[in-house]
Amino acid sequence: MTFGALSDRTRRVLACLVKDYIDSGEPVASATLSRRPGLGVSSATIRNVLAQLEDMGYVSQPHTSAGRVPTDLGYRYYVDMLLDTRRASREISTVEARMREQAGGAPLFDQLLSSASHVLFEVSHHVGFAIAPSDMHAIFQRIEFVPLSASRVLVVMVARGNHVSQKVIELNEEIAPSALTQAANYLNAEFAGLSLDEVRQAVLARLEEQRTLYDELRAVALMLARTTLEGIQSPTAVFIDGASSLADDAEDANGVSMSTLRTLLRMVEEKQRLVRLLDAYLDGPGVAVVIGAEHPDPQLHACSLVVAAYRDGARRGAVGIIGPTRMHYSRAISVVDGAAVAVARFLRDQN
Amino acid sequence: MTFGALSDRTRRVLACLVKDYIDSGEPVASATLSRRPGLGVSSATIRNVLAQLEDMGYVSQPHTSAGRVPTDLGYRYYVDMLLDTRRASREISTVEARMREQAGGAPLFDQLLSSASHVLFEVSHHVGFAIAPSDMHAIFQRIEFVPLSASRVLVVMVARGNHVSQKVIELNEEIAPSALTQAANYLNAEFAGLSLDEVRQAVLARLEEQRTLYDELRAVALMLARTTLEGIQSPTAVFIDGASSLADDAEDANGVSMSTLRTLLRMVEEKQRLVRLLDAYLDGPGVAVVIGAEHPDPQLHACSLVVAAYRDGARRGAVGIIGPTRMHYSRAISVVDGAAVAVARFLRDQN
DNA sequence: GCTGGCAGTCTCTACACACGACTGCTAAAC
DNA sequence: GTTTAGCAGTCGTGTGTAGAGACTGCCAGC
Repeated sequence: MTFGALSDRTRRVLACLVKDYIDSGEPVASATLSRRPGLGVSSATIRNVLAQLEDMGYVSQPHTSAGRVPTDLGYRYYVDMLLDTRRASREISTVEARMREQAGGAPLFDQLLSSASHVLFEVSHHVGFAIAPSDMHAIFQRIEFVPLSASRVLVVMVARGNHVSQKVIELNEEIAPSALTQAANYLNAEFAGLSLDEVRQAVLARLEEQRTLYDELRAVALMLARTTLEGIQSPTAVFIDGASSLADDAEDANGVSMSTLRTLLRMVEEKQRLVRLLDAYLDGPGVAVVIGAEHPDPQLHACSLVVAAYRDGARRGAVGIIGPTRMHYSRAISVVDGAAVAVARFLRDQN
Repeated sequence: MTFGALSDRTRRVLACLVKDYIDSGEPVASATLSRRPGLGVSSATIRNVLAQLEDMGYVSQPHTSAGRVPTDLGYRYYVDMLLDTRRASREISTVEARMREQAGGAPLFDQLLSSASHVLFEVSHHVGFAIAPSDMHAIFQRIEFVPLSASRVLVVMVARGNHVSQKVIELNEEIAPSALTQAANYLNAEFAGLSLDEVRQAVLARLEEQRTLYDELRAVALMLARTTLEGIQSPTAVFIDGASSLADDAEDANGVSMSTLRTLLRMVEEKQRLVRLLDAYLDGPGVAVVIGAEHPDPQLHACSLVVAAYRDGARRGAVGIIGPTRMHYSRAISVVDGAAVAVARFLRDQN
């Protein structure tokens, strides 16, 4: 853990080994490293360095007569080096251009995130994902009630950022279409610009008052609003693309076994698992990288996660990719960083 | 092929073999079959029968000293027998109950299909899917315009069956919010109950008239309607669930190789490929089964498809499952049949 | 402190062999 | 004519052995 203890040459050897291994997928031999320009020493010297690195836990040997492979700690060291030096180089332009191509100029919120996950997949060739911020902090813009039948109403709610959500609600009593329109007008006039959370609190407060003070129209409107807001926050919207890349990862058996593949495919299905997985990593600024055994879940010990939060006013969502621990971190980091910036820009431009 | 040529005993042997193989996954030996109750003959007799069946192409041997495995033709014979006899036994009740649990009593159209694909996955343990009918025949119910900015409008269109679709459109000229409301009122009053296709034709026709006859309000409304309907039919909505089951299929290597797995995962991503794949099979009534090499695409020769169309008025969509050729066809058929009926019922109840 | 060289270790492939699982065939029984 | 028992034949699987190849670790020398 004392990174500073490594000499300059040792660090260069490690970086070279990690790069080579990421490119080739084969254990890297001392002779291979000595042939590389940059560290002009013999293979015997490299062997001494590698033995040191192995003692410190940065590399390991699959078996006695094999080359070295980076451990998770080795990757960690390499990634931390990247995060220090590469801070400047973002791939915003590429990513943003591709997203614009995918989603058009004025995408719905869902389309925006969907295209972000798709572009992340396309450029990284790993599973890409994009997670929406919690709905409760979305800024209420407008609500519409569409009568479906005497006892059913379709609610369409629009929040800032072209964020549309729908819901069918069942009524206890019949409400005339004209009353629904009036209710919508009332709610739109009263609450536009507040966060959904604030709207809910305001609605509940007014319903309390309403008990004494009688006003048919407002009572109906507030009741409808309460029902609408009831289930709104529960599942966070998640967009994932590129599950097919997992087949590739499993094929060249990057340590990605069938059971890891299954775990990841399950996560693609039960998207809320991904949300829970990410909860811990969304606080910090910039890009976070979680490597192999750093995951709490043992099933993910063969995978790495590269994730960045994006901000939309007070709200935070995330974009990122998931792949085998042997991934092109430098590219992954700049791409994910770029995607986070691009998503934030899109949202700013919409508002 | 001349199915009738098979004697009664030969047919029973084939059916037994297919069932055994589906259950065990191992090539079935003549001795195993002779031990089974039902066909009380010795293994030598079975061997003669199997040799016949092999000549006719219904079964094959992985190698000389192995038992027999059904060929695609063997599965085909078995499935045709099932489709004849099992016509009555539907699993509507189970499937419908699970869907209700999943989707609630008044689901949005998307929720309905999503839960159908999910339930199909859960009960079959294979990839489940549900495909929406083409939007052009949906029955227009209501349209709303939500002003986002001076030059952008969010369109929310509701069709029968709780089918909501949204779109952001960019305007060339500014339109006042009150004009938008009036435009919506006009369109709702004028076109409710027509199919989207009919609405589009009517809109275009009126725009023609409009050139001579001047009416600001109607011109704006029709223009908005035209823009809204432009892109509406393009991608058919597709819901797929259970990709993780593919990992299981590939693991016990049911002939489902890594490359087949990749093909299927790609299809889960590019859902429109599934739509194209199904195009050919949606005409007939009841359940269609496509087995292994019957697929035009060689990549799917290790897979079977069980699919049933459902009707919603004049519209047709489909539900089904995809799995390895070695699947429990009898269960698959009744489940898919049940899901198709359940979806149709839901839609009928909504209208 | 670096390097060349050499012995040691481990994997991988090929090959041979024995075992086990079925079949196909034939001759006898029904 | 049909069914059956028995037996020879075939082929995949698992095990053991040998040799080649790939690296490393260590040591002696520069």
